[in-house]
Amino acid sequence: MQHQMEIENSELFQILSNTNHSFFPEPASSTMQQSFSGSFSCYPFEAFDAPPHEDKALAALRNHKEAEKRRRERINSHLNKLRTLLPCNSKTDKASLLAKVVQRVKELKQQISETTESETFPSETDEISVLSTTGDDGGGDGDGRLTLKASLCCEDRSDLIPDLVEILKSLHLRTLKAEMATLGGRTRNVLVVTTDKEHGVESIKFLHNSLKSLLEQSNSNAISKRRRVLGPNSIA
Amino acid sequence: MQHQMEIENSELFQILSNTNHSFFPEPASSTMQQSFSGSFSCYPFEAFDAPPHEDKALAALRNHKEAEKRRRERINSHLNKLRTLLPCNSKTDKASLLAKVVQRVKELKQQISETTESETFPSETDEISVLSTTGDDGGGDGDGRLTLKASLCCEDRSDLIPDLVEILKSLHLRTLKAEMATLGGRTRNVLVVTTDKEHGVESIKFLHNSLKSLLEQSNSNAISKRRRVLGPNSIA
DNA sequence: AGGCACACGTGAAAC
DNA sequence: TGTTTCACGTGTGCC
Repeated sequence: MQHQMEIENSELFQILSNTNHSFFPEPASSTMQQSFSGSFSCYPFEAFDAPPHEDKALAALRNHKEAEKRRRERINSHLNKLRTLLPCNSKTDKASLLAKVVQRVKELKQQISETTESETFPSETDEISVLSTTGDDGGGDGDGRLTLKASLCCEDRSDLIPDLVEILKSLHLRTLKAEMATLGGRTRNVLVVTTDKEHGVESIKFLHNSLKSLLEQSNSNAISKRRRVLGPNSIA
Repeated sequence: MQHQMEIENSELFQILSNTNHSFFPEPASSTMQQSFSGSFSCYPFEAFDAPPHEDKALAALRNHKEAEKRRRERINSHLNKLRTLLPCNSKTDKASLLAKVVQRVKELKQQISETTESETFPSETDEISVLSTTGDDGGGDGDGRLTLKASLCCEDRSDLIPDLVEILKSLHLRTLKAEMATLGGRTRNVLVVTTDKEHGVESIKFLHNSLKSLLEQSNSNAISKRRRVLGPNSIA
């Protein structure tokens, strides 16, 4: 703690020299919140010998002050840009804003991965799966909605697609992604959907049942009725 | 500016009272960067009458100091959380970090909308379109890759899908989304793909030509050869 | 009053 | 070397 005397001298020096007023012609209308305007005629150190290159030190201090102001403005401008990108007004706290940003980035990344990382290979067996891909690690935001990934693998019967669309519409499911691949006469459809605000969990069972009956209808009409096996991913 | 005298008095008061050292038993090893430890025996105002409830004011000051520290820690913790969510190490600047966050949020939102907001209605005419959906307004990040939205509308011939997949694979295009809808015996496929790091712009033409030959092959084999019109969106 | 949030200027450390 | 970034304590305005 040998530098405390330096600090003390520096602060006292600024008080004595009345920096902003006497030396630097800064705009007088600026927000000078911490400047001094009173006179110090009673101060005992009024006339003191000028240290060598004290103006250098003052200039450096002024540069430092302005650079710091620029840095603050840069950070705040980015913060304001973030305010426009998020559902939030301009009066939200800096900390709350950053919390919202963290949550939003997590949500977006999860949604991207849900709509992207589905590898679709039609298998030899008929399969239905409805998986709830809940973000389990960090967020726990839980705004009522749920993201489901439904997979349907069966004979290549493209006329089933309209029925599938009807199912989604009747369950009020919004389709984030619909992927379809055919291989050797078989097809796999992967649907990534978000549920309604309220009926999140029930949608899983309903969707699964609807897909099941769709698959049965498909097989009853299909030309080849060889394979009719439910895969291991299916939910009872 | 009638409050400047108050500020001056306040600061002088702290200098005189030597706050952190005399009154508050804070841990001596803490980072007391702006405290004073020198003696002020030469100061003319050494003995002054104690203001009423000055300890209250000092306690308030201490509360203020600690609250501000808590606020800083809250903000910095969110900032560090963001550091883990982005491709950046822990030594990136606060401002640069926020700039990256802004850019990333924009990218993610754009990617989401690209893979989501495609409305797929099969039309009566055969159509090919390959559109480059470049984020034109703010970012200009341009890391070489390009996001294309390819649309193919033709007779419902689901056996064309494998050829389509082959085309994408040969052009090194990564599929972000593949959407397919059928209506009245016709189908429309919308593919959202990202190009390779290098061959971004050429992929547009190549993809368009490949889809064109695919469509011609489809029509030459199709049962009904009624419609064979290229839509207005087609390139070259 | 009193808590909360912000901007400011400044010392210190890194490069 | 000076430039840049950070944490800190503080003044001030707004509930």
